Amino acid sequence: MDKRDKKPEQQRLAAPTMLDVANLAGVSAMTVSRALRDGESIAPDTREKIRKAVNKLGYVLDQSAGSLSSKRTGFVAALIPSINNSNFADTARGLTDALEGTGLQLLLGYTDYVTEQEEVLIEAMLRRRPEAIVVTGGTHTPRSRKLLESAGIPVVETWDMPKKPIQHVVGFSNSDASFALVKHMFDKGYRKIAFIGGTTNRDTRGADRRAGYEAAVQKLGLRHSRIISFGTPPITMKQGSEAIVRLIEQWPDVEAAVCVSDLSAFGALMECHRRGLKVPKRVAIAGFGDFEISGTCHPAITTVGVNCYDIGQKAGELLLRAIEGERIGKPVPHETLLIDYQVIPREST
Amino acid sequence: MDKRDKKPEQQRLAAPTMLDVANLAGVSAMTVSRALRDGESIAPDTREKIRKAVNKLGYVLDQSAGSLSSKRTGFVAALIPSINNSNFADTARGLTDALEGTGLQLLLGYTDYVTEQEEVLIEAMLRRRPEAIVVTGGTHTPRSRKLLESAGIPVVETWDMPKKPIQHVVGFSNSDASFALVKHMFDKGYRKIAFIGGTTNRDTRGADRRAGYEAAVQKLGLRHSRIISFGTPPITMKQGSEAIVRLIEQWPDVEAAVCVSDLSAFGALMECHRRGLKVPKRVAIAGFGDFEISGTCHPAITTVGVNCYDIGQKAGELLLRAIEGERIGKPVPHETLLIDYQVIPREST
DNA sequence: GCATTGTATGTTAGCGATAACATGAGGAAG
DNA sequence: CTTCCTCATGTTATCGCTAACATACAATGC
Repeated sequence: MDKRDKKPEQQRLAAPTMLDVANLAGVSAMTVSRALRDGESIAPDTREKIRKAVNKLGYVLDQSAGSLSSKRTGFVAALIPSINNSNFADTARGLTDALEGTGLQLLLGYTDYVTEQEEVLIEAMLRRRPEAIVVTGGTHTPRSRKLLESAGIPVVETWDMPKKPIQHVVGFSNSDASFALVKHMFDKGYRKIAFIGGTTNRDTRGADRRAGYEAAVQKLGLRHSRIISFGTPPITMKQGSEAIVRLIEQWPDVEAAVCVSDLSAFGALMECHRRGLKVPKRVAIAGFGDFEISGTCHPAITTVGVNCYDIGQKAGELLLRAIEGERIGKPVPHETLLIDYQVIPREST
Repeated sequence: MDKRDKKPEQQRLAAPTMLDVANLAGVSAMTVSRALRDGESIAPDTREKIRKAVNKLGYVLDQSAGSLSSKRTGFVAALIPSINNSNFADTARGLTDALEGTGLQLLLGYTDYVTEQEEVLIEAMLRRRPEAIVVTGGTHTPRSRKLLESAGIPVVETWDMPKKPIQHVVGFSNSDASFALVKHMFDKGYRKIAFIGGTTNRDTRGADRRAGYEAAVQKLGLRHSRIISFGTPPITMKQGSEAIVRLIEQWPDVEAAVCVSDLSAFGALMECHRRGLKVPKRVAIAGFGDFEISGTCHPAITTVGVNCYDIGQKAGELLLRAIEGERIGKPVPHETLLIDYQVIPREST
């Protein structure tokens, strides 16, 4: 109760600078700067004096000033489509873990699945001079692409296999994965297989999955495509529910539905419950992404599991190497890392 | 094919600066600076010359240098527990929308429900000098609190009703909301009501919900608390499944289970399906948060709906006013905004 | 025709940190 | 007891931009 020292007037006026700390500790600003970093040679008692001064003033380093001088901003930008998707959350976690202890911080932006929004975010991020940038997908506006190409920093595209990569890629072919899922259904004996997805190509990974379905229809000699497009991607559970109803109305003989994601698959499954349609007897249902929900629900949903965490972690490791390479003037060659996925058969098919 | 001009040597060496643009456009750097901002008086043809020079060089403004000079960093920090939770995602969306068009960008960090991680993030964010900061919850480490108090920027605590707010608050009482849910069950005739939650108080909102349950047990004169603690918060669907099994083993006479979140409620519901236990006949189940899943699944889950988007949007508006207030030297008084919630009765109770 | 205003632009001086280059005091080596 | 080296610290000069003030020139008013 008696030791709280108060500085009513000076406290609020301006944040203390390194010079204030230096004056209080009786050293130069440079010494403070050194003391605040690790591994610099500072006498123990000087370090202690500085620590005390920092605490007393409540000093927090101004990194924007530091970056200007040192040319290192200490952050990596990552753009993901949505902050409410466990797949991308896992990727973000992998990235964070890879960056742990390197002094680099991850700053997230979300694009809402809109490439124009991505462009805005890319530019906003680049203005802050990230040391590297991770984007989701391989589809960008021309300007986004140009910005990324000329940013002079490592760029990693994830979750996709772009035909013309900008630099590095850590991903997989959504089309191939979708093909594999349809093949799995085919092998189980299903022939009248439909696809449920969104109405536009806004979600480019969703569009690729549809393409994989269509390729499979062709290659496996299935009669014809049965595609229900419903809702703006990413489509919701509710839209999955409505889509399955439409599907069954339109093609009553349908035997199986492959959904663009687990969420819509779940919606479809619950709608079947509600209407007393047995899954998989009346209609089989498969999803994509191996969200927690598809393993927990009843019946559990067949899906494609992707190693999302790995995408983030490998992207992180890759960009760390790339940043280091740029720093020592030995740029690393562009890499494309393939991430594995597998069809996870469950009760719904 | 013939117009791609290339500058092999000069391009990569160093990012162009404003001075490079100025030289190319034949004006001073200050004029470029003005032209790149809006609403500054610049002759149309000068502006055009500058635009061309910017495009030619692929110039991107260096905001860290600009911030240093102008004392405005143009971003707001928001810390949320998880990037894979639709409640917080909605809040983030509300924030983003409120900031739209103000020139402020939202930078997200996630704490993983760990206050120590929050502390690390708060300091990392403050080093970048955000113009305001939004945190989730009212529980922080002492150092976090100190950092926030002395940061000299508007601070908004959300999703909670802290006893001792730092500055502004936009939230609600999780405890009261949980109480209301139990009361609703009571009114429906349930008497042997249990609570399913995580094992620690890591998720402070979860802990508050449990406190609300216990308060209700007392106040409504229910026989005694039946609490199943299982898993580290935030508990998963699967943990909800296991918890309901334990609950029924431990108190076979239980009539209803209130779960700490919709996810665990859903897990519990699916486990009941699997075991042939009728919901709500054998046991009623309620969740919290009104996630999409609880409205879609069958039977749909009774829950508490919170206006998450509003939390973000109101927090955003509040901090905009606060930032403006600080700028003109007329700090706004600290506000506490109550966000509404309501019990949403569905098929599961 | 001259003072007055306004518009477009230029000049100068930092913002707060750090890189790079001093410097000074001890200690080891000869 | 020099010489040389090392360690701890200080000094100076930026980093790239913008605030604040200065200036030039044209249009306006009397």
